[in-house]
Amino acid sequence: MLDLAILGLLFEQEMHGYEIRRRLRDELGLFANISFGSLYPALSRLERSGAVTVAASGGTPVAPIPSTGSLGGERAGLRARRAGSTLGTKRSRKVYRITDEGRILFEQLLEGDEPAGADDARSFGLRLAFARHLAPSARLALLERRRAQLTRRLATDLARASGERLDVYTRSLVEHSTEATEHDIAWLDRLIEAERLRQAPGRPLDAAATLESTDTGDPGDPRSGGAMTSTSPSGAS
Amino acid sequence: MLDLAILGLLFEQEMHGYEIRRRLRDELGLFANISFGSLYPALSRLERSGAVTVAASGGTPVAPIPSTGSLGGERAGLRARRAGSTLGTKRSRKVYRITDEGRILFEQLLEGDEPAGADDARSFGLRLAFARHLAPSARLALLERRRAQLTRRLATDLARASGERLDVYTRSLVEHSTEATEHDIAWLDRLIEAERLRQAPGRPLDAAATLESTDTGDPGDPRSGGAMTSTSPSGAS
DNA sequence: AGCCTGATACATCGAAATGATGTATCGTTG
DNA sequence: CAACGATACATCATTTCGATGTATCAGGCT
Repeated sequence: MLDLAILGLLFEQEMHGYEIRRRLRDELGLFANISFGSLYPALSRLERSGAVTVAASGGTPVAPIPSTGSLGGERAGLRARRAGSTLGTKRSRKVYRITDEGRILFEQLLEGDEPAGADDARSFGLRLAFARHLAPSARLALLERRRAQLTRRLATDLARASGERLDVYTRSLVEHSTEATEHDIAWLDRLIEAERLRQAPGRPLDAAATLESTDTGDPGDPRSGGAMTSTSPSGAS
Repeated sequence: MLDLAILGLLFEQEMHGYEIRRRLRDELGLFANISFGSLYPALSRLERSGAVTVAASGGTPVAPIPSTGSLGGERAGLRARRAGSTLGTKRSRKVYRITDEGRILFEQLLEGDEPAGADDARSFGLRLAFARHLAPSARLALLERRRAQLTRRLATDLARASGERLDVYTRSLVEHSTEATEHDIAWLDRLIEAERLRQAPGRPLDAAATLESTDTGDPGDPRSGGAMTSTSPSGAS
């Protein structure tokens, strides 16, 4: 999950860890303040697997002395500055760059299913934020998949809620969640519509012709009636 | 987080691990299918700390709970019936019961702040689901706290979004998130209003008199204008 | 009768994420 | 010029997750 986000940012341009964190917060909005304990291990993981490379900056072109205990890595920068030359000492920082292998991985992750596990909303939001890197058909598939997921949730939620006696607060929570899910589905419908138009331009009034333009291997379009009253995990804010 | 949910269920009646999981899924709606890898360690934790005790079953007359049809579980009854004689061997399952200490812990957790960490929505939803166990003033404080939190998010989100050039998809995501947050705030306002009325009954039209009835130590009522257009993590489904 | 599936029930594993804390450098401000 | 906050990397214990493993038993199918 995090890997996808990191690769997505590095896809555009190289940057160092701290800035990745900043962008995740300020730009994507997902991952409000990702922890360093998640970020750095993730970067190490990606480096080990060859998806990114470190082009460490700092005054000196790295080669950073692994020998010593080296708790605070990068004394190198300090040493270089102290050694005299005024060049851009900054503070040594590792600049990460995506590799070709990493680009392939990125597209795999972006297209991949990642079934509705724990926090599906974030996972979908992340993919949508990078949707511009997807092929039109894959983009449409992403939206449809999400829609089906929400519809499914609405259905199971409906199975509960109705019939169970809940106290006032839980009831309200459940109803609000349902509304939120319905709202989400409506939004998705608008996105899907816009996407269809974008992919079939020119003839906005020819209904029959649209059939061949969408080659997407999506299942039989689960667009059926959602219903009301149910519960759902997220969106319960 | 999970501890609170478990204690909340056990507060009502004792039950075994598997049923806790089932109720978390079917009743609360939060924690869609909590993992056993979370549940059992959490139960062990709570037992070690003395918040719950195990009244291990294994055929012995485990408090019947006859009322529920109880789809799952309760082979015990069947088994015992079949064996005619007592001590159904059943399949051993541990029945957890909350202790007095556990009840205190529950109320502490329920009232506690748990700052807007990773997934604030779930945390709030969980507390709301158990809001009936809270004192009226604490209940109101919970709602106000949540409202302030969402308002804050709306504000910081606004700082971005406007001014940044985002691609179509990210833009849409951001706008939808903002709408969702506004929707949530409106919902909270309704809840708060209802709560105020519930706590100050009798004189629904006397405006000046309501001041003294709410002793809540809440801060200066952060009810100010929210705004539009921003991004936020959750709700981006 | 025998077998297989699926639900119930508890347990443990490795991988991941989190929050906290630590170390270090730099720029700004009072 | 010293305190402070932002930048930057790193590691820690704890939690959670997903997967997998072990059992028991009911009910369906052949």
